[in-house]
Amino acid sequence: MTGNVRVRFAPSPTGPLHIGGVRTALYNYLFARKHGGSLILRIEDTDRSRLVEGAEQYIMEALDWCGIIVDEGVKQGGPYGPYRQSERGSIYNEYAEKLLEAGMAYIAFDSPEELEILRKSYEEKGDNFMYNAQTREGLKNSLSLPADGVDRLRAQMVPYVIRFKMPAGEDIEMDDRIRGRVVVNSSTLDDKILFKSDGMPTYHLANVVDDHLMEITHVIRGEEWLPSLPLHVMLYRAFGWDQPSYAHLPLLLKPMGKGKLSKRDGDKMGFPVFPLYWPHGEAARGYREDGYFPEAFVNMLVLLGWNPGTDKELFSMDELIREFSIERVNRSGARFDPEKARWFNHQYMQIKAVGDIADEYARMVEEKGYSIKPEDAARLVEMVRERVDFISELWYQTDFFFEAPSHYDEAAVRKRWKQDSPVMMKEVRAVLESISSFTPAEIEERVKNWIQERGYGTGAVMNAFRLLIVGELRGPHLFDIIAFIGREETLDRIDRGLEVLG
RNA sequence: GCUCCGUUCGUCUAGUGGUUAGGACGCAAGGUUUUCAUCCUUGUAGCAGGGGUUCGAUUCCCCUACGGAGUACCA
Repeated sequence: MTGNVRVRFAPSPTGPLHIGGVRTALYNYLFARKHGGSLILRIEDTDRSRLVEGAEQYIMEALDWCGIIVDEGVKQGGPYGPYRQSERGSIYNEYAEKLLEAGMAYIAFDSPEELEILRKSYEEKGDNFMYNAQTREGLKNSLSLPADGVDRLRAQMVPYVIRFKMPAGEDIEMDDRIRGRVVVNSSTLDDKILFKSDGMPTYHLANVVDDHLMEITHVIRGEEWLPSLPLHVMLYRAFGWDQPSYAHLPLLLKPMGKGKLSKRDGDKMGFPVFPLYWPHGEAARGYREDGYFPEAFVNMLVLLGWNPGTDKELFSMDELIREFSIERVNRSGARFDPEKARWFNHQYMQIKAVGDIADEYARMVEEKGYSIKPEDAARLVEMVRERVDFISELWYQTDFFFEAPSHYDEAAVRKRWKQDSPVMMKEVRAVLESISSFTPAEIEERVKNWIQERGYGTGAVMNAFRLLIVGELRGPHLFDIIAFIGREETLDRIDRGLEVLG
């Protein structure tokens, strides 16, 4: 890569950022870092009617949570600001004017209602209405109207838009880093609106102007933009600018059925489609609040549409930066698989530093009304982390360390509490009392020796014993449990169990 | 409808003009284990269809089917 790589993530603050958007941001970030370039966050808020309170903040917080570092943007500033399109109004005006002067754009007075009627009538004929070289002469615009007519309408403050004058019959050739060469004939395109009657530019104009002004070298965006790439290429040509390199990413599809991933799928199948919880309006759950580690979330996401060509599946952000390449991004859409997302979290549950998990675990324990020392929290986490996918599941794996059984699982009692169990438990109690050093290894040795001496079945002893300590047949190694809760508590639980179960 | 993009196990994917088409998730069966999990082993299942090109196509080309996106004074 030569020159200074500059990429941008340009979301519209119309709601919470979808995980597809997060992936786009991630690929941009990885590409920028890989090539020593910069990531710019530009807020595309030219549609004032769709603005949603809190969305911009959400976007920044989500990127932050994922570990995607923005170099220039609303929050961090930079030499190419402002980074909010709503604050760049005069800039777009100037460039629209240039196009007008050069005769590459024109003014159109047709109202949305008039166009709607036109579309309907075409549709009835089984046709498709397009505002283009074929139809523009018969419509209300500065190309068809006499000059004084245009001036009069403007003087009367009749609302108007500025449209791009798309030439006809021209093959537009484009290069995409992922899809290769794409050719589209300009006759299939229409005269897109560049400037709306409310004085705001549309995406197309603002996007091209900003990418140029901000010296964006690579545009990495979703596939939904591929159909408008010809327009953007034509705009660059109209302005006489060099165009950036383009890469259109495949879409994220729903786990089952047709279509792209939507919030509904998540609600229906019980998984989030957003990185963070969204509290406004119709609330939506998020990966962060659902207990996913950001590392796992990012790891899961990056592999939806990209892979390094090896069997390696677990990557730190640094490794991703090193190994990422836009050329290895797939061309086809990827179905999102919530099961695999869980699996990734399980993997990170095993490889993360104990301390990181223990801190959160300790908070959870305290919320349950118990106090725990940091080293004990770490000890318990080590003991049971392999059994869970999420930190939130840790409590169910350790509750019996804090609470003696309040009842004994019926099925387990039926299965494991036999005629001879009381005798065995009284004997094991005595063995425990005689142990000088109450450590897991010491307890295990003494108990197992005793089992052997008496010729008991290991299963018969251990399951009955577990029943008295845990109340159910679950949990990590029993000797680890009783060593942790201590001799006194262990003997108490045995006594209580014997009392209840007889 | 029209334009564009795409199509390897159920899912994410690797891969090559000649391979036993590889891995992961899931699922299944064994094994380890004092329970439940974890873990380990094995298994399961795929080149959308039809034409070409070729000595030979999953791989290259065309067509069809299917999927996706776009077709707004939304981005």
